Amino acid sequence: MGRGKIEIKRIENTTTRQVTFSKRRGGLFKKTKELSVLCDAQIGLIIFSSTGKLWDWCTEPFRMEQIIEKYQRSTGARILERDHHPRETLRLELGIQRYLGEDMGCLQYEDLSKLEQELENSMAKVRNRQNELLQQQLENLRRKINDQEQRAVMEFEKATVEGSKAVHAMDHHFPFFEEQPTGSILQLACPVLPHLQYPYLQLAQPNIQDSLRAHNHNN
Amino acid sequence: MGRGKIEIKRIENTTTRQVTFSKRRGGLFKKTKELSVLCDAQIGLIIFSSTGKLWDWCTEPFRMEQIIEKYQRSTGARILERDHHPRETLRLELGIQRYLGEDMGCLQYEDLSKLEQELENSMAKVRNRQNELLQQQLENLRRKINDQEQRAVMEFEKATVEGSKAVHAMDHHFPFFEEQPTGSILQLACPVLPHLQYPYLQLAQPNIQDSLRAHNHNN
DNA sequence: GGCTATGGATAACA
DNA sequence: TGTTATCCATAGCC
Repeated sequence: MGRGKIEIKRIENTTTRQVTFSKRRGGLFKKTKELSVLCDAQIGLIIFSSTGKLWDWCTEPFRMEQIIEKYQRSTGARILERDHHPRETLRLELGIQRYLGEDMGCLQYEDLSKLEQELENSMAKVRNRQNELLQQQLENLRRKINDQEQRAVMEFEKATVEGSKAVHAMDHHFPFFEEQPTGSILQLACPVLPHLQYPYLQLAQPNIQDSLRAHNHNN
Repeated sequence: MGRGKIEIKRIENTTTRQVTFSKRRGGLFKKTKELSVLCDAQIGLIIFSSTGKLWDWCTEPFRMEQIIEKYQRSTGARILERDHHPRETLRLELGIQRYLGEDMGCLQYEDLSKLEQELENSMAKVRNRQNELLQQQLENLRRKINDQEQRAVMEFEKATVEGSKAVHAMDHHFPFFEEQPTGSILQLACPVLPHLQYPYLQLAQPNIQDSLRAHNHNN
């Protein structure tokens, strides 16, 4: 190595140790990545310097957590959780609580605005998805009716002697979508959409709401 | 390297790959140990071969679990426990996902309606809470101004000989809330309320929306 | 961080 | 697994 071989023991000179750490760390990461790619291996490497600074790498597209979990499964090692189960569960449950509009006592006005925005985004997504589903059902039904019409026309033509005149009459038996485009679909599949049934925003104090609206318009 | 450099990409020939894995793994462990000793670093290395076999090493006298726990503390990484925990956590995380309007592909129309209703309820609660906060701030400010007025009156009475006449005049110096009841509060603490700035519900297909509204009114 | 001489890692072959 | 010709990581120095 370099200008002569060195003995493998702790380097006492701090500067030299830090330089060597920097260089060899780079080399080690390079070798690690090469091994991972060349041999299709899944690798996780964790390095704490003597000062406690962390350097880590793991095979993409995995995350270190996944490597560690796999390690646990392979060895049966038990990792102590940073916060143990109850707390973690609590955290997630509180997360849900947020979206249920519960336990808001500790939130500032800004937090509430952010939360409100999130709920609004979520609601928009949900409604878009509802719309997509409606569209699909509409399309399906339209195709179905079209097929039926086609079939009826064919049957009619087959059953009558004066074909051309009869078909003309049929045109007036299937104006279904032109007159009531969505009625039948709604009866098929759609519950009432609640957000169309009542005025959307009912703040508790209309006067405040009005003041705010006025304020916004003045801004 | 060896008899010529090689491109760093997966070695397709199985035998060659295994040989290379064996040799380079050894080399990597050696380098890892050297770095650990030379630079007094605490290192954990986990390698899964492409066949899933585990190879690991960590700085003595530590055990891998300790390195991993330290890693958790450093990064805040969340390692799932081997057994009961994962499912529970997943369930909760999915629960949150619902309220973020993500991953709705598997939901039926009825599910979406229910979710929408929940979001709507949550939003109402959030907005009520916002209002409560506004009310409180308003109340606080009102009290503050009132105190100031009281103090001013007292000072004024103290400073003048003809007390009664002066107090009467003061009445017209604090008509603050009667004229602009909320303006000052908004400047103090309130971001703009987004839901008052744009029409609330913007469905992607207005025509469908209209059909639905018509339908609801007919019901 | 860059340079350079040198020992070491290792790809190909056996 | 062992050997060997190459290429490279890197120690010491700037």
